[in-house]
Amino acid sequence: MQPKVTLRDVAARAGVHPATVSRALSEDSRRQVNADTLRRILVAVEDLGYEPDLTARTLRTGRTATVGVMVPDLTNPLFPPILRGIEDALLERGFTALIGNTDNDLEREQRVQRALRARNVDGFILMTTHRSDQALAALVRDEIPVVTVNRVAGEPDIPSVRADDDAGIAAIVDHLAGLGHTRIAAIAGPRGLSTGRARARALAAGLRRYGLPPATVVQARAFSETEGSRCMEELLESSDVTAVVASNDVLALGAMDVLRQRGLRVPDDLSVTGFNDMRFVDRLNPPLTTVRIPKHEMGWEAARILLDRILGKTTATQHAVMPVRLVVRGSTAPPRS
Amino acid sequence: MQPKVTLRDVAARAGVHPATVSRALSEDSRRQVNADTLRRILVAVEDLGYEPDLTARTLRTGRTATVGVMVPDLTNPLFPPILRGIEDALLERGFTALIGNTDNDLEREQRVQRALRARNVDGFILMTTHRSDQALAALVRDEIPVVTVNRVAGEPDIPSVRADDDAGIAAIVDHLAGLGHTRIAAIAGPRGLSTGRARARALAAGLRRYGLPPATVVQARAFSETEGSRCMEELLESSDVTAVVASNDVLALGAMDVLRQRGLRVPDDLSVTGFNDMRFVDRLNPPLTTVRIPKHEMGWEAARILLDRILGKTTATQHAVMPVRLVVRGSTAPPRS
DNA sequence: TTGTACGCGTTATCAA
DNA sequence: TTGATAACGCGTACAA
Repeated sequence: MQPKVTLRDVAARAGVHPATVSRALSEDSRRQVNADTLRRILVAVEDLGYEPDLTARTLRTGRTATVGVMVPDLTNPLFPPILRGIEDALLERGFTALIGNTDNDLEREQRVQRALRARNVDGFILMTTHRSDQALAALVRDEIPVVTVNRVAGEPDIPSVRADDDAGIAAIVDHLAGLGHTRIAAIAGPRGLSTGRARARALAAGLRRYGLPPATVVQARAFSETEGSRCMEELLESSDVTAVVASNDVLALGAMDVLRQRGLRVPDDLSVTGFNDMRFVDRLNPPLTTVRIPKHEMGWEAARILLDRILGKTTATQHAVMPVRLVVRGSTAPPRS
Repeated sequence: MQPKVTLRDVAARAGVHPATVSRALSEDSRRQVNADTLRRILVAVEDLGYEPDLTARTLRTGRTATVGVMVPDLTNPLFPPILRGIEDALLERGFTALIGNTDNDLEREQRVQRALRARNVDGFILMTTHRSDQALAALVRDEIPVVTVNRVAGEPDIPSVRADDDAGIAAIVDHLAGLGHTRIAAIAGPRGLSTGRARARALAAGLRRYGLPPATVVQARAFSETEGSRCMEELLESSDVTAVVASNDVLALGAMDVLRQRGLRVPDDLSVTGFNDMRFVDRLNPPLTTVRIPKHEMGWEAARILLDRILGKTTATQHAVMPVRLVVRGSTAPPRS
């Protein structure tokens, strides 16, 4: 590794004191420095290819310009677009993301959080909030800025970004009711996760609005394909419905697997809907009717809110509810009479 | 934020000098410290809940226990499983990954690399090596450890991890030839990327082995669906083939889009193959015949090689070629006579 | 407007 | 075996 160019080197070349260089390079204090020396310094910086050492700066300021992002599982296609949104917003302001997967495992979640905190991240974006969350509590206690995405924390005063689940579910109900479905079942998300609960409640409300009987609800233990399959099997045994509303796309995939195995056709025998509009669900067999959530924008918004807090631009607790849109594809159709 | 517990606090409580605490806590120098004082120190650490500050350690040692990972685009399903492999290997040794998306854009790639280097990452894992790569060259020049994944650099002395492209393509040729295909076309990857070239060459070799005519090859400009579509359209105009070998799954998806639009059926009218076995391609319409590469293991292996270098366990340049497996699904069938 | 001096928390070197 | 001291690169009160 080349001997690193430091503030001192720049100072020497520009013929000034290191402190002056430091001032010249900081947005706030730049106006304190003479226009002429400023120019000399910038030239020296350019010549030497100086890059400030963020580690040293951190030690001095306590800021790392780095945020920790905790995500359940990167291989779930829901999350990468959100992460891109986060990264894009951060990069604009010179920040970077440290990403940690938790696998929805408490022990791993703690390990990851410690690893990130030891690196002095300036704040956290959590996509993994369980409803009662020790990891979150620890952050709040230590007054580390936090924003949750797609998971509302139990504590109301934690900033959050989420999709408009109610509107999305309502749109699904409108769609299914409009097609003539009356016996509708649901595969709900895990109890512990707020997304699951919110969507289940919205469904109940929607059905009531149409005067339809309450949905048969089966509870998934995780947002996984195997759980989707298990729930679908349970549904097939216990009830006789014409449409299944899955709490997310992955669950819908699992459900459709089972239907295919049983020789039931979607949407002829049964309509199925998802939620999130993950990449490639438009290419499934059949293409999935689902609700699109603005993933990139959600990540962007979360990062923006977090940055506002970190940079002290606001102390208000912001909650963002992002608009959604029903995307009708081939997995829904009128029920067979 | 609570006043942070430092080495000094521990030293004071244990009644020793900070330097002694430092020694007691470092694996290497622990044996230099008296068993009794060691015990006192560990108790103090426990009582105070001391966690070493990695930033300060970095300033002193130059090590961050953090590696930079540059990936073209996280939303491409090929990459998340590789990242998981990387993260799992890193976490075991207390390392963390800083991930940056480059969008295959040179300017952004430089911005990201600067952001990561300013944070003193100990090494890089690159999934974005173009064949002549300035970004890579800069790292090599500065003697920063680098490992490339899925992209072999021009420089032979850069450690790399890649899938066995030759074996994968050979398996595809065997499969197609076995089905009776003789007129085979290829959608090749971008010229600039080694993956594209290697797979194109392997295909040529495979066809020769069977005494088949060389493939009509159309070159994609990127590994994107739109490029896959464009190439497929070009193929349909210029030649009359019964099978199309796409250089990766995403290109295959784009190709199948076009075929569907034109009313051509896969595999009845045309067989299509992909490469990588991305998540969910088994659920497409039709399910894609492709080559599975061990993504998690590739990430794991890359991190292991990088850590060996960073920790000075070896100076040998390691190249890992990972085994692949043909996965036959519904997108391939015998040609219509 | 610029220079001086100090400290952020840690580790490495040297002396005791 | 332990303590003292300096240094890593930077930012910032304070003095000039």
